[in-house]
Amino acid sequence: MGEFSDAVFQQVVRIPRGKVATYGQIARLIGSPRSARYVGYALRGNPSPGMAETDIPCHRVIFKDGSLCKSFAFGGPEEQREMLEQEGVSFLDDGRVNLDAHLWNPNAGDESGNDANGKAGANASLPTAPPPDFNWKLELGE
DNA sequence: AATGTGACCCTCT
DNA sequence: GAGAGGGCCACAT
Repeated sequence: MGEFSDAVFQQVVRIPRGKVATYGQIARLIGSPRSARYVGYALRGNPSPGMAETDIPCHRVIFKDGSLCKSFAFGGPEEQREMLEQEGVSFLDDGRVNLDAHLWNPNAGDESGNDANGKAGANASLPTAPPPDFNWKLELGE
């Protein structure tokens, strides 16, 4: 595996249980905002897919819209949906993931909790609905 | 070695 | 607001 794929796995494993991340998020985290497409390609060859902490929870990686990828390796989007529901991820009537409630915020160590109140002043508070757009862009300085 | 393709996202018409 | 196109990295042929 190349460094790219390795970096992808490094970030994907950090996604806490009950949270989901988008391909774009992972792409930004590894320093290639425009290579979201290849994040999926890297996950395609994931060594240990599964829900365990030691495994790579690629089922937690979804589209920016909240929909699931059509070509999921486990057995289709249905299986992926089952796994996410088991982790407590809620779905909308559209069949899409409720990103407002379960989107992972990599900047705020969610491992301790999903408060994400570490951010001062900004649009941090997410009692029920975090901002649709994150400020990671600003950090990248694009 | 070059070319094509793939679990996507952003920007410009 | 919607459609088209480019971009990016790794791997197989």
